[in-house]
Amino acid sequence: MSEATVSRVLNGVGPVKEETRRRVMEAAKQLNYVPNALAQRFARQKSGNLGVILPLLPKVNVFSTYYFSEILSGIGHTAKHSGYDLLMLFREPGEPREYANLFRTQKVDACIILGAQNIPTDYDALEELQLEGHPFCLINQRFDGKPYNTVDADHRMGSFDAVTHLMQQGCQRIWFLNGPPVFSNSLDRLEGYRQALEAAGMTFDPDRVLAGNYSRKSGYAHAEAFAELIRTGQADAIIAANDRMAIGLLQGLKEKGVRAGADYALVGCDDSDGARLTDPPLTSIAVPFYEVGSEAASRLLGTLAETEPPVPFTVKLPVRLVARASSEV
Amino acid sequence: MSEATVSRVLNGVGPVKEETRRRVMEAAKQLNYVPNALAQRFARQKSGNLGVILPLLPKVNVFSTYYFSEILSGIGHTAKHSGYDLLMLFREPGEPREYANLFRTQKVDACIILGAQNIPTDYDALEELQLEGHPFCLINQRFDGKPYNTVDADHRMGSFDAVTHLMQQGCQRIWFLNGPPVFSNSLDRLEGYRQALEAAGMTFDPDRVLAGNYSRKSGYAHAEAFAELIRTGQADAIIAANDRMAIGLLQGLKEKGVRAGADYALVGCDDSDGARLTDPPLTSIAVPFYEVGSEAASRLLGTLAETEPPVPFTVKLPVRLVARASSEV
DNA sequence: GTGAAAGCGCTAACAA
DNA sequence: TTGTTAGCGCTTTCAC
Repeated sequence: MSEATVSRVLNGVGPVKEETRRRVMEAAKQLNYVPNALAQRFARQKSGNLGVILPLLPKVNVFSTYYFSEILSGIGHTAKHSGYDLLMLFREPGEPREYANLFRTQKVDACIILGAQNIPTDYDALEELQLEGHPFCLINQRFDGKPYNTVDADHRMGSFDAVTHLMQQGCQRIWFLNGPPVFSNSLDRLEGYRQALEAAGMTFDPDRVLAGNYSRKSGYAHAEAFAELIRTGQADAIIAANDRMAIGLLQGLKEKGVRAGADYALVGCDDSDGARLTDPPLTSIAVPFYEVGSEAASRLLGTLAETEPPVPFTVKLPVRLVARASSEV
Repeated sequence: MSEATVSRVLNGVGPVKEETRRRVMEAAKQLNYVPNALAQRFARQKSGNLGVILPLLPKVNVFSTYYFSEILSGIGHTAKHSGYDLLMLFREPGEPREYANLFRTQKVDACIILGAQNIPTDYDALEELQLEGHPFCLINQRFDGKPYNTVDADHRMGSFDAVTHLMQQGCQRIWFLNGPPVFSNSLDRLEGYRQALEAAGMTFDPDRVLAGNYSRKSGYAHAEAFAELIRTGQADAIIAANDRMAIGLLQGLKEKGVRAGADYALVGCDDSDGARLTDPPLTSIAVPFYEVGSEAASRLLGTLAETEPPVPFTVKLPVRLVARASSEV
């Protein structure tokens, strides 16, 4: 029995007589044989790896652990059932982004990029990937006018719903605490806020937009000034672009005796674990992170299976407002 | 210039004339050449991968996201600086644990195992690895009498400190809410609790040990009964074997008007993000998860570099009590 | 339906 | 110090 036949049987390709097939399988079992993946991949010129590029989270920063593990689980589950292994590629702060090399060295067949920002370093690296025709997909970040594969949630709609919800609760002066504009999430969320106000016949006031950096601390830092705005009747509600800032703000205001769900209404974004832990519990926009991850993986790996040149995809998954006590009046 | 010389230069091995070296490097830069990692690894018969085996967390269960991402970051950072890539291997519930095949197929050179339990399926898989001499390391789980490489935190000491702290606060009737005994963490924490009581001349009462499963829900489920114990003076403090159970219990008791840090003292374990979010904030035992991960990776990869047969290691990192309002009386 | 043989791009032993 | 060459274990064309 030849090497080639064994290969055919084990890979289920080509014509094989049933009898032969049986004998090979039996022998394999007998000998406890498993094919050497390294050799296999080398011969096929396919790494069998899906790369996941993400910032190293030293003691948790911009990225919340919730966001991170949900997305990763979604990717992992899908990759596994598509026969791909997951290669984690941590990118550290000052480091050059040699994403294209991952493909040139054949470490990955495709990759998913988390935490990309709209800055030249990131943009250039993506542009290089695109030019060389490497399959990749962004999660939670889009680049205007660029046809990069992207899977995102509908953050614009999330903010829109948050404003609508607050107005239904009777709020009139709704503020917005945003994250940095290098993340398209921030822009989308702000846009939804603006649209909802205008749809309700109110005017969008840029002075009511505060700047944070998605950390709890940056939310906390706005507490003092915002307390004053509430006391003087200039604000009765605020939407924070993520839960961490919302929670920081909530805690800071509480220390000043200003209570969410009573003295003002508060809405966060992400519906992370933490939203259920605060007092009062935090109203938030639930984002299907697990699905974002699995959708990105399945779409991307899908393109690898096709023969025709793949068409770029842009997926936007729906979000959902989860009302809790922090947004009551 | 021959293939071999180029290989020598690029890998920095063997004698090479400086002039040659320079010319090769220059040409490589010129041609934008990067070595094919797949071929390299195949020729070397080394995958260059550190495997991380962990349970798939479908919507977050036993594993907290905090625990997960801290450990993973620690592993990732170290692996990266040792020149290894991280291969994530998600294990799904019913699935057979064919860990040894990862080595036979040469997908990994070594692996770190998270979330192992003291049950036959897990034990058998580890025993197989050990017999075949594959390098692996357990995180946060030990098997009595087995010389498996392990990196853990000193959970026994953590509970010991928690009890001591509560007694200093004047607590007399301290209960313990434990996790399942299939995790050595649970046993260690219970042991520390027992030892601290006895060291203080008090008797260990097994009836004061409640059973949970590390979920918030399981903490919440004990609230009703525990409220009664507090009211009747049978309990004035409780230690939960992780923060999630502590938080569930805290929330359940709060709904019944029984306040942590006032009506009873509460201590959790892990010092996760959530400990800072509850009201009152949760006193907890901080575990250096990031360091646990990086220590595991560096020890394990260290053994690969040695020539002599490696000596098994067992590392126990210190924990630290972080006092917050929940443990006041 | 099966076998023979070339080759995937490197490394490493050996020769020069 | 450098070149030659034989693999590494599989897949895949091409004969038969």
